[in-house]
Amino acid sequence: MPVHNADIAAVFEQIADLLEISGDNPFRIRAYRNAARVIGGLGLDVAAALGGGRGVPKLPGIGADLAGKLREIADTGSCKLLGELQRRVPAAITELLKIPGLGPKRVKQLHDALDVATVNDLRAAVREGRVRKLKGFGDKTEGRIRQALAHGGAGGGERMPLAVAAQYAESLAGHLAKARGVETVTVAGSYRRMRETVGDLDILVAGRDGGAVIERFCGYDEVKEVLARGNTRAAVVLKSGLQVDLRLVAPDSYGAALHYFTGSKAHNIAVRKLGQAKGLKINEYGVFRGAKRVAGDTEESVFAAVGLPYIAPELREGSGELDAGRRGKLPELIELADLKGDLHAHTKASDGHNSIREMAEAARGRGLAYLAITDHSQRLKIAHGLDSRRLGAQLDEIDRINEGLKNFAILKGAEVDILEDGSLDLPDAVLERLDLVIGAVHSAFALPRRKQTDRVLRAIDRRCFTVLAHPSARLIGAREPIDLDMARVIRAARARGCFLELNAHPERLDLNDAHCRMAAEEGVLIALNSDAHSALDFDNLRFGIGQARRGWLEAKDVLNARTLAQLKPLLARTMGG
DNA sequence: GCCGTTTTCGGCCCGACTGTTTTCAGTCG
Repeated sequence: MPVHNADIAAVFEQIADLLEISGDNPFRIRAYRNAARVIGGLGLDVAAALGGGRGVPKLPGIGADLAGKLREIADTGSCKLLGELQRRVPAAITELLKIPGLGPKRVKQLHDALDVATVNDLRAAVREGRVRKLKGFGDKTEGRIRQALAHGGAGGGERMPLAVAAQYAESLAGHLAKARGVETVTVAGSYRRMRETVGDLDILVAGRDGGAVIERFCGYDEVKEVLARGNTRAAVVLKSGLQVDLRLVAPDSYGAALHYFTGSKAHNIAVRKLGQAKGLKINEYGVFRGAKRVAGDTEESVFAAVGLPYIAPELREGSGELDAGRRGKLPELIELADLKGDLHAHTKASDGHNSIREMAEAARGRGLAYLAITDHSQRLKIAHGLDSRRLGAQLDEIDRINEGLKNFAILKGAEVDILEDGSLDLPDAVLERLDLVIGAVHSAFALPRRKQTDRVLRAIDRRCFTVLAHPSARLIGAREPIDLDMARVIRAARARGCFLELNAHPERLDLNDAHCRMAAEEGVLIALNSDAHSALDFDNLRFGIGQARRGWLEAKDVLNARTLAQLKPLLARTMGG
């Protein structure tokens, strides 16, 4: 069984949980959690990188000891420390940490005093009224646990796709903006960092009448339950199940608060450490030297206080952005307005909802100058995929429509299935008539790594191949990514002069951020495409831009940030057979 | 367990809210 970054991260997380319940040194626990985050967010496949007997690459927060454990997990899939901890503490007990209100101390107490080791044990203890008798527990705490258990065991914890959360966030922010004394409302947190999913919403309000804002927040129509309610903070659960935290600050603390609540945790800790080294204390109210407030009106002032330029929210993950900032090496991130065209869209010929002309006009309405029509190929029966004859007819139609278009070009393409053996789902004769061939995996998702990678590489090898669409084939929250050696795919793409897609559909956002960064570092251009199935879907490009920025992409890294004139020679290498 | 433009040892981010407390621990973000 190959060991991937996610497996290694899971072992480190498990160790951290068990150490925490054992009451171990909190900083040691933090080191394991930090390592899990670093490994989990890494583009490079660690186990594969160690394969050739090479040393563990130097990673932030991973010293000699953790590097040793990294190698051990890569080799064996687990590590001795985890085994020892599991003999001391029942492994299932970490499930209890997911219950809101239960942390390591209380879980340990439940275990030591009541012999509770599983969610079912806890259920029984609650039913028999034993929990409320424990020191430090009470009727309310037991009631909260009972309620959490009734709501389907451990924690709600499901993350929501960014695009879904955006609908709740934008209407709630609009609602709050109407409260008395409000100056600014910003949705901060992972939402502002444009993470592909969010666990909750953090809304920051700058204003002068806290009571009115908290009142309006807790009284919002969509609120199902108020979890906490103070003078400067409140938390609710919406009917959709989404948790929303509200924070209130005075307008002159707005910059410091916005920085603080945008996070991530790792980024904040790193910034505060920098501040500490300069004798500064940084919190959500400002930057302080002793009792004197020296910055905090704006985010820029907070960064400046610790000697950094402004760092865009999408970069604030504690993955090298502080270092890059200090050295003046921050990327000039791509923006929506940089896109000149879109290279992946469907029409009602396959599974889209609009005609070629309607799609082109919608794209032009967004300020784009070109659009590739890329309907599905014949194998995808469910999507009414096109065979050679139907595709040929579509190409003739595109020629006719193009003749009547001013300042806009429709490119001829197809989203061709990469079959299980790596061959393409349409014959060369018709593919050679296209401006670009987008290849995609839509079947045999479960192939083992070697076979899956060879399959994709074989497709990329074809001269006519242009763009690898949604390379991991994942659907966020619904389908795991295929097991692909992305480093090999990226190297092959570079060698063949073809491109990888960042599919902007909110369920895909594929490539992910780490792989975008990896591709750009290797010099492989990214095609940032909507995969629009209707004229409305071009709206999704903004989520793709968010992901691209998280992947440190600049306009120069993106294929369709080029004008049509610049694009054509890049496609020509693969065009026309 | 990590790390070093004060440090190879002694630090390690900071504050709000809740519940069970007579002054604070635990949890959360």
